[in-house]
Amino acid sequence: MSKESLLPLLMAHVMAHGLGQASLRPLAKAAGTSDRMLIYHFGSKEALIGDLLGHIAGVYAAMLDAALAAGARPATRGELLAGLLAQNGDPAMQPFQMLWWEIVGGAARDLPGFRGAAQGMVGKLLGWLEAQMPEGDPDPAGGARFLLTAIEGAAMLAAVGHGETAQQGLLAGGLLPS
Amino acid sequence: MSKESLLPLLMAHVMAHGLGQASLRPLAKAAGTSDRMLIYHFGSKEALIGDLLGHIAGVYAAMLDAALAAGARPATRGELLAGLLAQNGDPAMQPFQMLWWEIVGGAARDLPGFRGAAQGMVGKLLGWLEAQMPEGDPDPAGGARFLLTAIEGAAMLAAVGHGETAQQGLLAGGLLPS
DNA sequence: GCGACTCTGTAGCGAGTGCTACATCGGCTT
DNA sequence: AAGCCGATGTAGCACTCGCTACAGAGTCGC
Repeated sequence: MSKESLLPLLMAHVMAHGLGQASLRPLAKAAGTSDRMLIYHFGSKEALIGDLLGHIAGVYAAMLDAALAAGARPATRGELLAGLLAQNGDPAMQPFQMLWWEIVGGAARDLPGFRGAAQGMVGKLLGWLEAQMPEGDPDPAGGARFLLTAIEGAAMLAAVGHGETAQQGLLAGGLLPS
Repeated sequence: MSKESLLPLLMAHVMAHGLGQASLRPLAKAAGTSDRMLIYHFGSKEALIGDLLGHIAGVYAAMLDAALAAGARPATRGELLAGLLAQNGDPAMQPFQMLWWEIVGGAARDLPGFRGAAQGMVGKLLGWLEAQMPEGDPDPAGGARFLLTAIEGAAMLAAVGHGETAQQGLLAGGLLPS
């Protein structure tokens, strides 16, 4: 049982139960080890969380890479945005979303490791968005930043039960094809 | 020492130290009582957090009401958005922002009381935005929802250190006066 | 004065926290 | 075979957690 083989199991547990409530003994049980061994491998809980956040960011980056290699570029900004909203709303993404907001909270409070992980994930998403911008878009860099802001706003509103409000806003702003 | 007189002190402590880390004894010390008394007044920690979230939402609503009564309506959507971004970036607002992301995280995980509080606060902000929309705006309701989405997206990006990215996006989207 | 009631301080419970001391086991080199 | 070193189990430490039992203090109506 190496560090690397533990991280996916730890990530699964954290996705299901939350990052804030994660304590060593439940984490260890989920990974099939003991708290003793987690400390042995990672040195401290803080270091474990740091490594775990890095691992999560890596998984997220790999997911985006796979999506980029697989998907066809959408023809308009509206199509791109609609696709992203649909993916964010997918129930399968919900555990990831819950984890994401916890990471944002940690970043806002500048807990060690959180800001870096969050920044990396957003940066990766921004790069992916730039690559996905429609061919011939007049300002792919700015447009990607614009869409990123809109998507994250919509995701936050959806998280607090105002998903429809975001939908209406993006429609009214002309970002979504009606 | 009644429930109502305790809530502002509890809120201050939570703003400074976070909601997730709040435990009864430090909370009680901050409010000048004992954990014993907190349980006596609120019944349980869960109920305390619920009441506290309600109180926070109320304070937020009162802040918006005061701002609405005091301020002059901006002339354009861009001005309105710029003013909001400036206010969100104000260091004095940072404790509130940190608390907000924790509330969003709780709402995403559907912890008791969090979703309701978050929903109420966003609803209040939306109403305030509608009232603040420039006179003669062709679609105040839709425009307010659009601005709300943009603002929240920008706030999230700022929380993870991508504030400049959001700024560039809103500029590229034509939402901010250049 | 006296009982009833609300409020509050002290002490403590059982569970869980991160982490450590110590012993052990197995495979490695020499 | 001897010794060494990384990996792991057991037990436990000092502490915090939410919460409670009990006793007292103050105040009210009677």
